[in-house]
Amino acid sequence: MTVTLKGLRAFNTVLRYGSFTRAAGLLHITQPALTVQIRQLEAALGLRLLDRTPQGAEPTAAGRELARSLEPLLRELDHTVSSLQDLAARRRGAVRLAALPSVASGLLPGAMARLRATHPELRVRLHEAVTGQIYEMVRAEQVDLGIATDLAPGGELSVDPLFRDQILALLPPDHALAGLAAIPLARLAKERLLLLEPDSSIRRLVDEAFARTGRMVTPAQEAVHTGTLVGMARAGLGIALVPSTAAELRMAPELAARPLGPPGIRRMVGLVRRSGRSLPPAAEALAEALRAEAALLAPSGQPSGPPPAAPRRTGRPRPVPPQEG
Amino acid sequence: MTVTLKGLRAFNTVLRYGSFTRAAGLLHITQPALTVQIRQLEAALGLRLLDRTPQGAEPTAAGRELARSLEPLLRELDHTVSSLQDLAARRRGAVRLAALPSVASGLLPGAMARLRATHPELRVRLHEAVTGQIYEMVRAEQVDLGIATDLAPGGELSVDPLFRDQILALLPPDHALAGLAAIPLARLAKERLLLLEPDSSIRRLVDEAFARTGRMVTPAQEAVHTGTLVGMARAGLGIALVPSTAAELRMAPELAARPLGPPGIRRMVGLVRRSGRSLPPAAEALAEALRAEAALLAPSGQPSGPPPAAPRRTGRPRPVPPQEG
DNA sequence: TCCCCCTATAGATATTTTTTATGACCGTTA
DNA sequence: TAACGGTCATAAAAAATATCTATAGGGGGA
Repeated sequence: MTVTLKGLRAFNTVLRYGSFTRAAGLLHITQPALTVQIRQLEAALGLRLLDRTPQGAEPTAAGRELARSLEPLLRELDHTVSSLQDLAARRRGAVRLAALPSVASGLLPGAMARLRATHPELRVRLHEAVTGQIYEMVRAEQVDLGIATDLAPGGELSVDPLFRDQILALLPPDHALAGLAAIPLARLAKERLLLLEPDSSIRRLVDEAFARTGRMVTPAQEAVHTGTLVGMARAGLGIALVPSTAAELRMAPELAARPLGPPGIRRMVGLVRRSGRSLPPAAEALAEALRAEAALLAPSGQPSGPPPAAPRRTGRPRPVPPQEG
Repeated sequence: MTVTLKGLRAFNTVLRYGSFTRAAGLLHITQPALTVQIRQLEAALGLRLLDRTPQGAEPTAAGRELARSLEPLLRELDHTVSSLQDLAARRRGAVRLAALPSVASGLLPGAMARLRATHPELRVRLHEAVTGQIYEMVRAEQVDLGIATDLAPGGELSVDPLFRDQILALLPPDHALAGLAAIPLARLAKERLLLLEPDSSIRRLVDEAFARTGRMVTPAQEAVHTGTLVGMARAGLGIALVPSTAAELRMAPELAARPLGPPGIRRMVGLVRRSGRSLPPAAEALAEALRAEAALLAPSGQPSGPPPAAPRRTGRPRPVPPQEG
């Protein structure tokens, strides 16, 4: 004989309604079943909790004592349960997210709008960082989820692909290279280059690509933020190499954006998570929103899209070229 | 799918030991049974609580949140249960008792000694009162148990017989009536009588007995306490009529104690309780002790004992005569 | 590669719970 | 006073549930 939650709830109900029969109705069981449950609870405690009378049931002193402790206990348990169910239903919760700056400005806002539409109560706590830091934050459980370049970290981490990104060169429309649909690395090497700092994964990809052509890169200028590079490019300080999904590209509609290569410089951006660990429901919801948003960018899987439109010598706004060339 | 105490305890155990297998051992079930229980709890909440790894199990964020609320809840529930079990085992509890003064001085002390021997933690809160008040206190639940004359109150109250009592006349050994083994009421009517106040059930019995012989009683003196009557009798103020079980009789070993009648004046003293209601365990224990003590007074049921020993004209202490003549 | 540690699954078996049907008791009403 | 409508208790059958045994599958360390 052991104390069960069902038994305690049954007792509480009988106590409140003063009758086995009525309580049984409310509990959606028959009166004999309830009688048995109460008997088992009494046996477990070794005490008579209710005195049965022809008019119903009323608590003994022990029953009243139990009820006094029990009611707050049940209330608190129910609160705990429903609070967890809120978590499960995404009515509550915060996602701790670490994301690349390019994603934070590009893909993320749309995903967050999507998330707000479906789960208005969820909050996102965003940390902008570079890929290595993102990996580390996910590993250390400082965040629930990361969005970073897929470097196949293995071990504790796994990366689910989200979208492909390519590096674009941002240059004045009247620049000699702007006439090309894609700019070979060899031609770029002689130009004044505006690059991100060496700890970003974009910069690493650029360095590696140049290394493969046997060249060292010596940037004319480095910056931490893509926006800074774009601003410098607009000021005519050189050619900026920036990820195609960065929203900062829209800051410079008057500049020409050209893919590199062939071969181009591409990377896979994905969701970084602890492998074998489940995501909190809120993080799961954000991940879904991110995947949905990413699907809009590259609707048909991993397409080999067309090269950018030929540059027109106008200052009119131009759509950002598709991400996948 | 519903949240059960078993499931919550299972979860708590897995969390503490970080392994389904080890937790299952501690819970005395097999690992598959535990797996099923945890799965059901997770289904009830709609949440994954534990991430299963090849090294064991560790909590998700939701699991940690549950554990935080759960542990104090389980602790408090266990405390409540064991506290009630203490009550059941008579390791805790107080009896609220209302008793006649004659019982309080006569039968009760022995019963309380008995109670202390078997259940040293129990306390008795004693209220001395006359029968009518005792009935009223039991009815109003001011006390758990009463000891009073059985007047067959019916209704909400029931009286379990405890012992039979008779009225004794207490008189100087050299008094003319002391030579009789039993004193007829008719002879008493001419004496100076020392009686309890009219609200006592003893007095009522005496009045009724005299009424049946066609006489009115006019006491020489009335008192609230038996001890007072005994003192007056010792001082030669008259003949005291007192219940045979009152310990105050021992105050006057030099006086002769004689039954009345025939017919004698008898009453049944019993345990008064609310009918159909169970006694608290502590009260049950006291009731047992009282019954055991009463059995000592009248070992063989309701015997018709011998008349009191013929009075001897000495001042030596004499045992109180048996209650049932 | 093997072995040992994890957990999950499936089917058979126990166990427990619930229902149905009935009885006994009390107070009220006709 | 007999019948009725309410109470809870009981017992046997049926249903639901929990548990065990046996086995599978995965990962880490020797």
